[in-house]
Amino acid sequence: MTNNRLAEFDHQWQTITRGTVDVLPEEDFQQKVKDSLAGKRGPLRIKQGFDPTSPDIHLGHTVGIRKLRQFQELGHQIVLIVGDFTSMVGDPSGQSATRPKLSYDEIMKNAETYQDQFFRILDKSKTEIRYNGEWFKEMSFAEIMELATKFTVARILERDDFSKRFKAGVAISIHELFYPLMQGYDSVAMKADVEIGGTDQTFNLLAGRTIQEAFGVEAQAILTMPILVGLDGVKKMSKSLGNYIGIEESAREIFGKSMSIADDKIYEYFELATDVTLEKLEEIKKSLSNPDVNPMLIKKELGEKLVEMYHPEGSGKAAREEFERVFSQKKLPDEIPEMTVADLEKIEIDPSKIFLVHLISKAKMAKSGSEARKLIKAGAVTIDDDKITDVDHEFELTGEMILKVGKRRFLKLID
RNA sequence: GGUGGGGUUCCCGAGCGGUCAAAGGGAACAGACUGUAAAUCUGUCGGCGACGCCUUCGAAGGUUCGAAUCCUUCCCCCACCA
Repeated sequence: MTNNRLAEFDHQWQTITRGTVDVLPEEDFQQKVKDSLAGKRGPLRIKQGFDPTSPDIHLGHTVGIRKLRQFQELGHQIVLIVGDFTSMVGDPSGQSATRPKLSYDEIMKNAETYQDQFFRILDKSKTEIRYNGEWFKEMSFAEIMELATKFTVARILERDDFSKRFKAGVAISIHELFYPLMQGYDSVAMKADVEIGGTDQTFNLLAGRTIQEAFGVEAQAILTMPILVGLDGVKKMSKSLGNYIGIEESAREIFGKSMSIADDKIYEYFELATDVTLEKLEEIKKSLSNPDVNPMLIKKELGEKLVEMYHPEGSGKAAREEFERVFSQKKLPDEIPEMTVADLEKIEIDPSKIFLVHLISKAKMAKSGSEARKLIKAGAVTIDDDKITDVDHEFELTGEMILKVGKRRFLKLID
């Protein structure tokens, strides 16, 4: 190897391994990179699969996607597998129970929104997207059985979540056991050189190696990324737990949600969800351990960074100012949803005699009338800064009125 | 296939003929305090223009003045046996 190429290898390897948990098997992986650099093989095919079980990509997903982006910048080929077929199985990873199955239509709808969101981070022209239904739909039963011979029950039961469920006597359906096999087969079909995933995917990724070898394909190297904890600071970030920040969310939402991150998770978010430099990370670590620095300030910085990753430059600062105005100074936000007399009539509310409970529920500021009543009783509702606690409250719309429900739901009524 | 246990509101889990919209905990949501952090305290936690009414306790029937609670059938889960 020439010095030049050696330097290039070091650079690549450093980039590849930054922020990862496991890189396995390391020597194999390094060899692949070296061979690729030496022109003995093409760019590496880096695979990651996504099951479109919800329409939004959140920061948890971006940990892997941003790693893919780095590979892309190093000149490698990204292969995204949209698990239209595997979604129907539902990966039981980390789940204590069988997942509910989604309909094919729902999955395909989600898959579409996924694509757009991927390309907010990845370079579209250098990305191959494949749906795994492409090969699974065509499989005969004989082929499925053939696939099933490549793995044993004992090995499947090594997987932590399966063995726990098994011991605890929680149902495991046969089809769930197939999930690792299917994911592995994706790697066969795609001839993946590397597959990346969260640490909860380690088993599946390794299974991929076994399956590939069984089908006479070179085994992939695997690379795992840390799991980003959700806003609750405890569980994995996920849509179904509602503890996520979606990348399509408004600047205001992203900033606001960032502010609710637990203090001891601030560093983690900087490390896993932003692109700040290593030096900056060190600085943050120091500030966080300095008792004289209010962690809130660092969190605000995090919020700005996160907003700017998915919104135009300057929007982070704007979101911060807006936040400070609304929550610290309790002033009104910049933009408040508005309703005119015509809008009110549309939702069957008479502007001359507005029944507050109906307004709140019909304007979707609460799930139901009962919910609206509860909020009123709890003292969460104000009209023009006057707290209303009478559940029978009625009023007439005159001029402009500001209705506030809880801390963050505002509505401007216009006569 | 047999025997026994079980399926309760978002989750866990009590209830085992009326006082049950269903104990307790968790989650969540609001209020106070704050930094939309944590901790703490308080309240709410099926729906309805509501001191009443309607719909819920795996599903469908039945017994009863009255059922989450009893009976029948069915579906599902678990344990042991085969």
